[in-house]
Amino acid sequence: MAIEGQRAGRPRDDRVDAAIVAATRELLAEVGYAGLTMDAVAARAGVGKGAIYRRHAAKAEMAFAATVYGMDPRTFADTGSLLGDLTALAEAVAGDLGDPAASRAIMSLLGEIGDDTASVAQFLKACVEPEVARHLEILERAADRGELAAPPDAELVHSVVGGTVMAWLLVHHRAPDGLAEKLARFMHAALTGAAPPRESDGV
Amino acid sequence: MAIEGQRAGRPRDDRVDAAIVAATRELLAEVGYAGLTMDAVAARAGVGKGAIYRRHAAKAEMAFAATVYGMDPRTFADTGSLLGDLTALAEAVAGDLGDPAASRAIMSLLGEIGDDTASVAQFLKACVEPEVARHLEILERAADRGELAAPPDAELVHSVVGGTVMAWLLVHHRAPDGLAEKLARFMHAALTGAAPPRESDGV
DNA sequence: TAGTTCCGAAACTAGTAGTTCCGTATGATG
DNA sequence: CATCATACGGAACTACTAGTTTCGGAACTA
Repeated sequence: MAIEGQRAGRPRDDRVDAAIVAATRELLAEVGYAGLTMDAVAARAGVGKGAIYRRHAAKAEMAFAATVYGMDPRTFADTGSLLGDLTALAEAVAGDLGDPAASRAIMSLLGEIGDDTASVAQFLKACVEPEVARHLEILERAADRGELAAPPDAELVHSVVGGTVMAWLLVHHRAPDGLAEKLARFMHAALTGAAPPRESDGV
Repeated sequence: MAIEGQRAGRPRDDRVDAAIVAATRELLAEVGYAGLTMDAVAARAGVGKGAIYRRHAAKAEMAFAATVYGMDPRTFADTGSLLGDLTALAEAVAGDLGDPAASRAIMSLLGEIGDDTASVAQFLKACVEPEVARHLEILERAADRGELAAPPDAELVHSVVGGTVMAWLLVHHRAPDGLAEKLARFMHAALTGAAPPRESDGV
């Protein structure tokens, strides 16, 4: 058995992993999820299909992994104000989802993963939980500052931020420019019950 | 050519349209979009595949049409307050999307329709525009009452409501119960810059 | 050296979207 | 009534794709 995590035989080539992820991302951007084929990914990556299926059980999981890959759970610097933190958060989310290919892939996957418990659990663990934790940090910082009366439901806040960005981009097909600030001001008003400073006009 | 809209030859049977829609909805609920097959729809509906393709150019369009079918643009009674109107609105949206099959189908379709201009235009015209109009009515009523200072961006409000419900159900897999009230109170605070009446705790 | 796992490549299976044709049914037109 | 155009269910058919298996060979461990 050798050392933990070190199996006998030839070890996997990290470059193969990277090539698969890169090819999947490129093709998702070019042809979308429905147009994505395993043969095309293998050809673009210069690997055999066996190498792909050794790593990913199915097309959806591969696309999911390629999309999620590298979405590291950044921590946000304390900007000193709730509005500043919210703006940074909204900009990060809009940046992640601003690429139409990424948001389209996530939509397709959310629709198709369905009740497959393993995938859902993986998705929640890998993506959602760290994000909610980030939201919670920001909210708790604001509560410590006295900007918030009571700690709100972090999952609701997360749903509002992510869902709004998704709908803005994919339902209304509006440009992401300016969305982060609008959304941050909206969130700030909702959370503090007070209009944010600067700009007297509406949302 | 005869009368406008009336072609020569045997006219289409409305019952076939209805059977296709019904079969598609049932199967979407049972097996999801990815598991949906044209042969199964044809068999369940008791029609030939030709009859389906005479009406719908592709599987995605068929599923889309079946999902959207019958989503009439209700008008909401004036409850007398912004919070009441928002609650009614959120309950309606949560009700529409509360069926996991419906929301999953919409997610898949949004992901796959992509840049197909015809489908996007149809979707915007049939679903999104009437909904945004409803939102605008509610917001204008509130402005007339003096509850709102300036009319906010109706498309942003629409994105927040629909996107939040979607994320709540499909990302977090939380039950729709209680979501409408939470969301309405959140929206109310964001729009008016004041905490809604009743219940002193946070969002 | 022996055993295990990896690699690219190719052949293969199984299943689905979408098309085409058949014989028949149905309604409009003359 | 006769004709024409289209719709109908059904079945056969094409083209394509997900996923599996197999191959000779390479890389690593023990």
